[in-house]
Amino acid sequence: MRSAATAGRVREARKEQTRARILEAARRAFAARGFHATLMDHVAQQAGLSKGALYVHFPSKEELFLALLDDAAATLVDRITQAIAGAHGGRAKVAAALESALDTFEEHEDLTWVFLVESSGARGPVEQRRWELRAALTDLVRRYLDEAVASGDLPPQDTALAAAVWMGAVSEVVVGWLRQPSRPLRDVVPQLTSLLLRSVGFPDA
Amino acid sequence: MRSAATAGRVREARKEQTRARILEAARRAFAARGFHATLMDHVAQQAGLSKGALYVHFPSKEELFLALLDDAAATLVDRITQAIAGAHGGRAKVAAALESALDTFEEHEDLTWVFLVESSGARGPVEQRRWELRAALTDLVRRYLDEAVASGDLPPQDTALAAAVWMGAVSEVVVGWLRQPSRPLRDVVPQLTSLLLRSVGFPDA
Amino acid sequence: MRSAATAGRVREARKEQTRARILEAARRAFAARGFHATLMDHVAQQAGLSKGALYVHFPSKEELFLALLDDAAATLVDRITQAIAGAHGGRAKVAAALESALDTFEEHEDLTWVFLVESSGARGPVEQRRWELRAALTDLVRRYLDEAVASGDLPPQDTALAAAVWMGAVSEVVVGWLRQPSRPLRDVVPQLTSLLLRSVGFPDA
Amino acid sequence: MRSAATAGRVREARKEQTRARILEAARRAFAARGFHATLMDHVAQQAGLSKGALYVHFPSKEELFLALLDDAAATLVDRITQAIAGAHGGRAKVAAALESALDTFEEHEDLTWVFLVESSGARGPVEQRRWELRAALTDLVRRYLDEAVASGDLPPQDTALAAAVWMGAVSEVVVGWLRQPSRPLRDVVPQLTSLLLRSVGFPDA
DNA sequence: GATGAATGAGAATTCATTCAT
DNA sequence: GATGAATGAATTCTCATTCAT
Repeated sequence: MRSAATAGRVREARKEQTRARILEAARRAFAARGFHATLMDHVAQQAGLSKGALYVHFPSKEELFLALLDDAAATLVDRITQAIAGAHGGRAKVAAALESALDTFEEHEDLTWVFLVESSGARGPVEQRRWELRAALTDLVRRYLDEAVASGDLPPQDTALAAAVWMGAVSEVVVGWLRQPSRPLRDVVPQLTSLLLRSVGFPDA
Repeated sequence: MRSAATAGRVREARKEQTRARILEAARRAFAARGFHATLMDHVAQQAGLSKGALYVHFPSKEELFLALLDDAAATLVDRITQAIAGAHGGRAKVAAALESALDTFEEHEDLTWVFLVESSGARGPVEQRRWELRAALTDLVRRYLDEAVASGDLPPQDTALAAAVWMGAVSEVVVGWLRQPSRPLRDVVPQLTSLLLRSVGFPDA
Repeated sequence: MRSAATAGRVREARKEQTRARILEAARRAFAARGFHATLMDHVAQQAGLSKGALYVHFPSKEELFLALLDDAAATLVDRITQAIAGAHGGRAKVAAALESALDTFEEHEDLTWVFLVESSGARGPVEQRRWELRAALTDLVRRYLDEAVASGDLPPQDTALAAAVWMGAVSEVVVGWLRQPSRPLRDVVPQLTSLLLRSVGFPDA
Repeated sequence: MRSAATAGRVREARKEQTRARILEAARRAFAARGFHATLMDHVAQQAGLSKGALYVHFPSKEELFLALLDDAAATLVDRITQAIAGAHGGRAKVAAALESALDTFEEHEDLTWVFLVESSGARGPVEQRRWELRAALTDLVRRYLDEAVASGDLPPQDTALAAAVWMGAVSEVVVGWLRQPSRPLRDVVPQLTSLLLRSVGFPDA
């Protein structure tokens, strides 16, 4: 006979599993059809669960989408942070960041679509959160630029503006690729890196 | 006694007026609440017309939004094209283009919101069109960059990529300003211009 | 200078013409798409007039349809009455009636469709009228059967029932032909006549 | 503790019950007001359910009506087929068929109205189906007539035409009774039987 | 009389969410 | 926890009819 505590742990693990399954299904569903066109029915079907089960784990369609968004942002920030940590020197760090970002976008098309493109009407809490997460990412970039300025690798400048430019540039390129995948996204890394580095005044390689 | 032809012309003019009134109302409504949250009721009320009248002039909510989108794009392209024509020299043309774009965005907040932010679910024909219009604008930029490359003002490069970078950068900055208007958008023009020019290899002023 | 009376007569004639034009257009439109699926717009277009003009001549869509129905019934009754008047002898009269009815249906497919098939929801005033007209036609048949009984050509019987049977039989055959025109309707006249005559006890030819 | 399978079966049974309840409500509603004048609201109210529930069981108003139509036709065909099987001899079979048909019509006024009278605009899929079902019933009659001809009980003739005549005749009589119920429908059976038998050349009883 | 833009009361259908089992 | 039938408020689009010109 298992102890109550063990049973509780088992139950919790199973719950977590179901939650992950739903999230996974939601990712596919939302990426495939967009927020509005995706019905809770679609997510449920994709997850192999009933609609009711969705509501056991998430209080609403919106919250489900929000959780997805947070996931996407966290994944992205993790990857980029690690990439930067692994690189040495200002220029290398920037290049690593870009490369890891584009790699992540390329590997996780679904999340990318959700994070960069999908919308639920540009005014609701969902779009608000999406913008905040995007702003957080932009701020991450800004901090590295600030460091580079502090270390003298970069001339003093409006790093917030520069970070926004970088964010917008990357987003545009990625979305363009999502809409019309031609060559692998990786292949534009060198040129995009050059462009962005030049934009902030890094002397060319 | 007015002739039948005159009466016809008068009626036609009035019809055109109503159409414009609806478009105007739609602009406000969509900008305020987004595509999905905006009801035809809202547009009708905003226009001071009945819902039915909307359908006399536009076959569907979607077509109405599309008309709005086309309007926004046409306005923008016109303005930018004129600005560029009025400037002399590669660098000046670029600066003029940017300035006129940002000016237009600043003056027509509603249209800007509709054009750059608003979405109707990223998969439908609306988003498709929005992306096409955006691509057309990007292409306009690319052509000027090509000219600059041809004239030797700019080193040879992937101008399509550069144009996408510019488009994304401007969009990001404008959207950030829309979400949190701080200083006038115009004020960032010089720095944004520098950044973008540097990105393509224009020697700094 | 024309007298007022003349002018009045001219105007009246023109009005009558327009009314006929509308009726003609309505006949085609209703026969083609049915009562509900036919829009006043369709009738107007078919008539080459504006929707408003329709309402000058008919107070409502329903009244327009009713007028059509009355037309169809009147045409039919006229034709049949004349045909009967031109034939001599009980059996010949019946045969002439049937033949003229089927001829009329065949020649005026539109009116036939409107009269025998088209419906506007089986409960409204339109269906009521359609049934009354049909009942009137049935009654016409009954009167001739009564005559035949009175003259001893036919055994005494429930002529109202017999008339209903005839009406239903003819209607069914005609509608079947309308839905799937194969051989000319005329060709079934001899056999149908035999069947119906036999049904009331006429000795076969 | 009920097993999941048992619970499933229970739920399924309940679902079937609801479906039947809706069909029943629809029968009344459509018979009372006709297809177009009947709103889904009416059916829902009649069924004591929400409008949404209707759409859980039937995809559209049209499909609901179609299901009703199929029901009516199946009931009718069953009844007639059984009645014929239970009778012996050509004449008796015909009489039994007619009697059972009229009985069924009399007992199920609602379905009869729906099957013989109600229309949804004579052009749509609904009318198409109604005509097909009617044609199937006519064909059933034709087959028995063919048998009678084959067995020598009836002279050779166009049995398809005769079947149509019978169908139309019965329909007309029934509809007349529906519109103005006087004496019980059963009472006309003997005379109607005589008429129809005579029409195909059966010697009178 | 004719026109056709405008009206407005519908009507069908949708879908996130709930809850009895 | 899971199920899925039921809910019901929401929403787009329709179309007979009106009326200022």
